[in-house]
Amino acid sequence: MVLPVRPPYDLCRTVQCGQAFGWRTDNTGVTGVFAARRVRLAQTAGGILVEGLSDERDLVRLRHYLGLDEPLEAVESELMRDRVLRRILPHTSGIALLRQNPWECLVSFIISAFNNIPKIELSLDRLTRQFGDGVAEGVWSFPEPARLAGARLKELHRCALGYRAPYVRQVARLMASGRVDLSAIGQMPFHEARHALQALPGVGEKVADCVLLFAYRRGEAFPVDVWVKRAVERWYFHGRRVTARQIQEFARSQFGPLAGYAQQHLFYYIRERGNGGTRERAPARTRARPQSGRRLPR
DNA sequence: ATTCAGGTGCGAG
DNA sequence: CTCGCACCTGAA
Repeated sequence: MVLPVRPPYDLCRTVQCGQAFGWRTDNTGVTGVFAARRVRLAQTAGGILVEGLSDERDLVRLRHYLGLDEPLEAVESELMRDRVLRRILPHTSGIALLRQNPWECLVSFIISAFNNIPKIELSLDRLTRQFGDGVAEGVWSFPEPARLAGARLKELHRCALGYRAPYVRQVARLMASGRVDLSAIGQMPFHEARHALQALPGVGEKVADCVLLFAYRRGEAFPVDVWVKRAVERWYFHGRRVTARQIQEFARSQFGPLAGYAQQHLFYYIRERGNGGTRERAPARTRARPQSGRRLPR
């Protein structure tokens, strides 16, 4: 089965740019679990080749999840008006925003706090095997809130969650008891939803923004992690240290509803380049100035 | 052995 | 309200 795509959509970049932890890539494509199936995806000239999914409804869901209908060309042409992104985009073009399951996304990013990517993947994998339902040979669904709510802390610690274990269980209990409703949060206005998410244990500004962006697809969200902070300081603030608050304000005024896309390109680029931690210059040879770039329209 | 990693919750000024 | 600090734990 093939799902049609329009350029500049890039499957590998989309699933590798850090918004989801469940996909594994190799030479031939990406594999992961979707709709309780082990699926394999590969991007070809004709579109996204899908193996492992037969139900038409699941294919529609996959299409939706992958963001295949986004007007990426228009988005990127807007982003090209920014002096920094104009240099970066040739290396990052095609990143789409996924529409992940909010619960899985929330747990994933609670676990991501002060952690590293291999261990985040390890924890999520163990969590899924320990508490998810075996839906096929070697395939587990992501555990439901009720399942994690009833877990022993000791069991959770076996997933190498460390000090995040109680956060995960507390959040699971809030969901399982109905005290918090993620779909209701998804209906709220941006700042209200953000506030509701931040009220959860283990969820601060950054994790809340990740859920808003990667699950609810709120384009205004601009998650500021250490990498994005570094990128923005280096390329938009002449290398000066600024607070996360200042970065948020900058992103909102500079990118408006496309802030989330901008974040993805900055994040992907500074990490892809490797040693983003050192004093490497701006992409290519121009140095961006905060005031000189034209603002993107709201 | 020591260090580092996609933040958050706390207490103190 | 801003600022500094501790923090589970696997991997290099």
